[in-house]
Parts: sequence; structure tokens; C-alpha cells
Amino acid sequence: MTSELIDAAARPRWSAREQEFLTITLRLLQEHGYDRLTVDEVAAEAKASKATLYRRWPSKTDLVVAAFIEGVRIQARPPNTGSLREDLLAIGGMICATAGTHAPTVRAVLNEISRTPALREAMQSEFLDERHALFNEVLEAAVRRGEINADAVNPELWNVLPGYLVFRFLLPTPPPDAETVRALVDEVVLPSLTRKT
Amino acid sequence: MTSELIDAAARPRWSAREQEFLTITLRLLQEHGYDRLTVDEVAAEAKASKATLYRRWPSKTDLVVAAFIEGVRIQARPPNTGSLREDLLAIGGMICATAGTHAPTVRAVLNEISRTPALREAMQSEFLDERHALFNEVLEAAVRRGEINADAVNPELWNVLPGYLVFRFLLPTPPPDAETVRALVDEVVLPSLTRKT
Amino acid sequence: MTSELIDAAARPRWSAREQEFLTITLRLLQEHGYDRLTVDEVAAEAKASKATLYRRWPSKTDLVVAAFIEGVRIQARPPNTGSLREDLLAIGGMICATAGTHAPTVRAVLNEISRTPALREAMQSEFLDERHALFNEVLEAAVRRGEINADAVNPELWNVLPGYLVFRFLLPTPPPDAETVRALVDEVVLPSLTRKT
Amino acid sequence: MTSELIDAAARPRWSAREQEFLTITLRLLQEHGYDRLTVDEVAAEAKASKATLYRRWPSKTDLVVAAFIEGVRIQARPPNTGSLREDLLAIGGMICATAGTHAPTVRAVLNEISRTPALREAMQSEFLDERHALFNEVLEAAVRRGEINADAVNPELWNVLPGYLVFRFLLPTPPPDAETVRALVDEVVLPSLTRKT
DNA sequence: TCATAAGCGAGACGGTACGTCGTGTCTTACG
DNA sequence: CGTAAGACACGACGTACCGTCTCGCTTATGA
Repeated sequence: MTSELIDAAARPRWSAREQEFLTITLRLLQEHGYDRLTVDEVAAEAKASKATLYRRWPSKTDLVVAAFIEGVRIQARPPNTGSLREDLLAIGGMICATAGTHAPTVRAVLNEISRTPALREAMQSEFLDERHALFNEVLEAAVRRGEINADAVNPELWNVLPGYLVFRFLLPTPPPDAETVRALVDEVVLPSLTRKT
Repeated sequence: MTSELIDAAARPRWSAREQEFLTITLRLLQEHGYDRLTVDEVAAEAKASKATLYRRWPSKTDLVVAAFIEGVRIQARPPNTGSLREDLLAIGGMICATAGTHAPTVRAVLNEISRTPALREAMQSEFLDERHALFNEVLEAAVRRGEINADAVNPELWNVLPGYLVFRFLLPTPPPDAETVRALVDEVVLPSLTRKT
Repeated sequence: MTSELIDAAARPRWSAREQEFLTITLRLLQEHGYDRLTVDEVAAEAKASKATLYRRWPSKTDLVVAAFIEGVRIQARPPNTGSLREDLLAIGGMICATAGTHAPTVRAVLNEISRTPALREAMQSEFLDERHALFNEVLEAAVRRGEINADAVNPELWNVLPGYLVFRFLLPTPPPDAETVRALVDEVVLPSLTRKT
Repeated sequence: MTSELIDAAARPRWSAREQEFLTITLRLLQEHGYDRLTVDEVAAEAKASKATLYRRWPSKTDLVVAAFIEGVRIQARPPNTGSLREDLLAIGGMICATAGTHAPTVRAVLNEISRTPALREAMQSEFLDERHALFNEVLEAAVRRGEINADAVNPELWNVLPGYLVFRFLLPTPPPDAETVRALVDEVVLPSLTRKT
């Protein structure tokens, strides 16, 4: 599974020109949000034709989703600090670092996701599965180290940590910070994982 | 605080006609999603003029947000079952019941929220604050009953339960069900609230 | 026929308040033209309700036509200078004096006239007939004085003088002036009326 | 001058597609009048987008004026029958033939003309100047043939014939017919042109 | 002197057209 | 042959205006 991740990350999914399109898309997305982003603007900034963009991504939505997935792909590395608490804090910090800039993108992608099942699957396979695998690694390592009990890990709840953090980023309230992450790890996630079943 | 909530809920924020607009908007939103919803369609279904809608809500976005806020307002009642666990399960069930139908709306509203601060504030004061108050009541009652310790409640993390559930509804994965709620309450929230500090 | 004219002019067709509406309408018409004139603006300037206007004139067009007819009514007096040439020059001067300010109104009224037959009849009976009568008087007086021959007057062509002048006012070319009127009378109308048949 | 006219007429001012737009506009204009004509309808009949129309003519008014100018352009050919009387009768007949169908258009165009100077100039250069040139040719030919005296032609009054006829078409009275034209030529225009100065 | 009605201001309303803008398709010309 | 440039059909947005309507307030009359 690890090798797949590496492969997936290493494989040149997009050419340099395509990367440029996605980068511009991502930037404009963060600046204007989904609705205010226009394909014409992306094309103009890239000095490309709209047809060139549509040849690769059949709709604005596809373009945006691809840009999002590309934008968050890089961070998907297991921290492997040797301690569950440190691993969780590292993951939380990583999420905070990226979700802050990508919040408009995430909002847009979530909004578009309700439309086409294809997009749902793309999101599932290209983003969530990777995250799930990353988390599994961290938790399995903790089990191997004896820090937690294997049956304390509920597969339905693996994403409480990232889920809550992302939720917080989507809200209009002040975004979570390092202290939020610490509290979440120490007062929620670890108590849950180390509870007596 | 309870009286404020009741007042806020009882106060006729919108006239009957306006309520009708919001109801139609909400229904069409659930049916088509944000982008496929057209103001013309809302007007036609309400046998109203577009100008009438735009007089109240200066843009499609404002209309949708108002519809959302109105649509979720009703559920904001503390369950008060006498047991913290039951209260939390009730709240979780409530969220599952409403978030399922409102998921497209929530996605749309979140997406639009990144645009204008005014919208942010509306979301904050008209939606989140009410939820916070509701949660506070439940937790304070539990403290009074001695079920939990007052300092186990971290004010930054009060919304882990609703936050995670909503997050799950936004995802393309299968939505949370009663078992998810139970697991979340028993294996995450309660261990956190009853942990030894 | 003369008495009818006098009666028509003397009869208080409109109350003082209604006159005020018509005056404002006429002014705004000259300022903005027909399309840019809004009933709301007339109502606002008159500090009246739109309903009050619509109670009297069932449509914007009726209001405008009434204003126009009222605006040009006053000038409909035979000059009676004792000389055909002087009479014609007087009429021409009169037309120049009024058509200049009323050009936008005339344009508007003509445009609207193609729509409803009712308006056509109003224009015919309330405006053209009066002008025709005025002209007849002048020409008959000239016949009586022996200046022209009765059969030189073609009833189809009685309005060449006003017609050409009005036409000129409708055009974007510089409007006719006193010299134009003189040339028209001396070089066209009089040669026609005094030609050998 | 003749060559200029021919050039102007031959020059493809509008593409075939644009001509189609103008033709449809002209037809709908004659059917419904200016106000009842909608840009949407023109676009629908032409299976075109509104944006396509607005790209060429920035407003409904511009579209209508262009359609009018195009619609009357074709007829601007000197008759050249060899006799002044026949030439005038031919021109008069031409005007009657076209002004009848174009009356609503002319009314609309005149009405809109009072708005923007640009429109005024377009009307002047693209329509009136051509007519003036045509008339000059006819009259100069008559002078060359010795039918009339050069100084009997007042340049201010060149358009009495078309002006009066158009005026008559604008009125709600029955439109001029062949007999009207004959009377106008024989009893007004020719007496004026052949008078002793 | 008070009440009941008629008229008016203010302005919301349904409807409809305008003019703008964005998406996704398509054509043209260039390298 | 792929691409930049951009025209195009479609359709929604948000605005403006017309003509209708309702709501209060005022005024003018009847008890």
C-alpha cells in the first residue's frame, strides 16, 4: 500500500503545462472562490485557449477538482515520529497548514461533489483512500508499539481528527490553531484510543 | 439564554409570504443543488416576480443562505432526556435526520460563505451560536447532575460531535447512521468528557 | 366650426392637478424622450401616486398623448393678418416655435400611434382636424380676398406647409428657421397656390 | 458621386449572418412595432444568441436603426427616365412603395434618434446624404436638359417631395397614393421648380 | 363633535424585457 | 497536428419599468 502511494505520487500524472494550469486554477480558486473563478480567466492567465483546458478536463468542475487533488497530494506522507501522540500532532499540524489556504477549494469541491457520482468516486479514490491509508499506518504502528489496543480503533471513526479540523476550517469561526490540535489530540482522540473497552 | 432562544425562534423573522419563498427555495435546493437552482424557477413556483425576491435578498446566494438558516432553525431544541448519553444520542440523531436532506444546502452555503463577511456573521450569529447554546445547556445539565466534570469541557471542542457528523455528511462516503452516532458518543465523546484530567 | 374650436379650447378638459401632471409629463418628455420617461418619475415629481395617474390615463401612452395634445393646443389660432403670404408665414413661424420644443414629443406620439386605433382617432380628431380647420380658414379667406383661386387648393395637399416643417423638425438635420419658412412659402406654397391650372 | 454611391451600396457592410439578423429584425419590426419587438425573439428566430446580437449592436435601438438603414438602402437608385416629371413620379412611387411597409420602423427610428448624437450622425450620413445625392442627380439632369433653371433649386428645400410623403405616412390619415404623388409633383413641386424667379 | 366614507400618498407586487456574463463547443489561422 | 484566439448557442443573473393592487392617512361630509 505504501508503494502504491509512492507510485501514485511519483507518477507524472500531469505534464508540466498541465501542472501550470492546475497551479493557476488553484491560486485563482483561493483568491476568488469557485463561482467567481472563470475558465476564461484561467485560460487568459495561462495564455492558453479554453479548448486546451476543456480537452483535458471536460468541465470547470473537473478542472477544479483536479487542481484540488493536486494541491493536497504532496502532504500525504506518514510522519512516523515514533510516538502516536507526536504522529497525531504532526498530522493535525499538516492539515492546519494546508486546509487554511485550501479552504475555499475544499468548499468548492464539496459543493460540486453532490452532483456527479464520477466526482464522488474520484474524491473517494484519489483523496480519501490515501488519507485513510496514512492514518492506518500511523495507528497500526501505534498498535505494534503497544501504545493502543487494536480493537480500540473503530474503522468508522478513523477520520475524527482530520474531519473535525476540516470542519472547523469550513466554518466562519476563527480557524483551529496548534492549541486546538493539541486539545483535540490530548482530550479527544487519545482518550478515545486508550479508553478501556 | 433559553428565553432568548425561544424569542429568537418565536420572533417572526419572515412574513408568511417570505417563508413560502424560503420553503420553495429549500425544496428546489435539495432537488437540484445550488447551481441548478434558478431564481426564475423559485419565482415561478411561488407565482412571484423575480423583483420581489431580489427586494428581500439581494442575490441568489442571500436567498439560499436565508433558506438554509430558516430550514435548520426549527430543530434547535435541547432534548433534555435526563442522561448525558441519551442527550448526545438525541442530538446526533437530530443532526443525522436533518443534515441528510440538507447536505446540498450546507455544501452550497459553506461554499458561498467564503465570499462576504456579512454572510459569515449571519452564519455565526444565526446558526452556530444557537447550536453552541444548545450544547452548553446539555453539558451544563450533565455537570449539574454530576455526570461529568466541569473542566472536562473544552470550549474549543464543544462541537466535535456535530462537526464530525456534518463532516461525514459532506463527504462522498456513505453517510453516518445510528451506529455511527452511537460509536461516536460512546467511543469518542463520552471518553473525552469523562476522562481523568 | 370656429365655435367648436373655441368651445374645445375653453372647456376645462383637465383640472388644475391634471394640468400639473401633463405639464410635468411634457417637460420630462422633452428632456428624456419617450422611452426614458417613466411613469414613476412623473408621479414622483408631482408627489402623486402612480394610481392617481393611471386613474386618469389608462396607460403611459395615453398620458403622453394627452400631454402632447395639451401642449400644442394653445397655438391653434388663425393669424388673420389680411394677407395670405403673411398668414402662411405666421403659421410657419408658429410651427417652428412650438415644434422645436415638442420634437421629442411628436416623435414619441407618432411612434405610439401605430399601435392602437383609439390613439389614431384621438390624434385625428383632437389635433389634425383642428389644424385642418385653421388652414381652411386661412385659405378660404384668401379665396374670398381673391388672392388665390378656389380650385388651386387641393384638399389632399393642404398640409404641405406644416407637414414639411414638421418633417424637418423630426430629422437630425439642423431645424428649419425663418428663412426656411420664407423660402417654403415664397418658392413652394405660393407658386403652387397661384399657379395656372 | 455616382461611383461613391455604387461603392457604398456594393461594399459589404454586414456579413451574410448579420444581414440575416437585420432582415429578421426588420420583419419583426413591421409585424409588431418597436416596443413589441424583443431581442430575444430576434435571437430565437435567427437561432442566435443574444450575446451575438449585442456584440454587433450594443442595444436594441442600434439593432433597429441598422435594420432600417439596411432595409431602405436598396431603393436608393436614380430613376433616370429622361424627364423630370417622370423622375419625380418614379421617386414618389418608390417612396410610397417602401415607406408603407417601413412606417413603423421609421417611427421607431425617429423616436430613438433624439437620444444619442451618434445615431443622429448615422442617420445623416447613411441615409439622408444618399437621398440628397440621388435628388441632386435628378435635378442636375433636369437642369442639363434645360427643363428647369439652376437657381430655381433651393438647397434647403430639396426634400419637400420625400419629406411631405414621409410625413403623410407617419400620420394616422390614409396614406398617400399614386394620385397624391401626381398632385404633389404637378401642383407643388413642378410649379415651384419652374416658377419665374 | 365625532364617525364613516371617499380619495390620495406611498410603494409592494406580477410580469416581462433588457443587457451582461459564464460555460462548453466550435472554427480559423498560425507555427 | 496541436494550439491560441475568440466567436458562438445557451441560459441564468440582476435591473428596470409598466400597470395593478393594498395599506394608511387625510379630508370632507352626515349624525
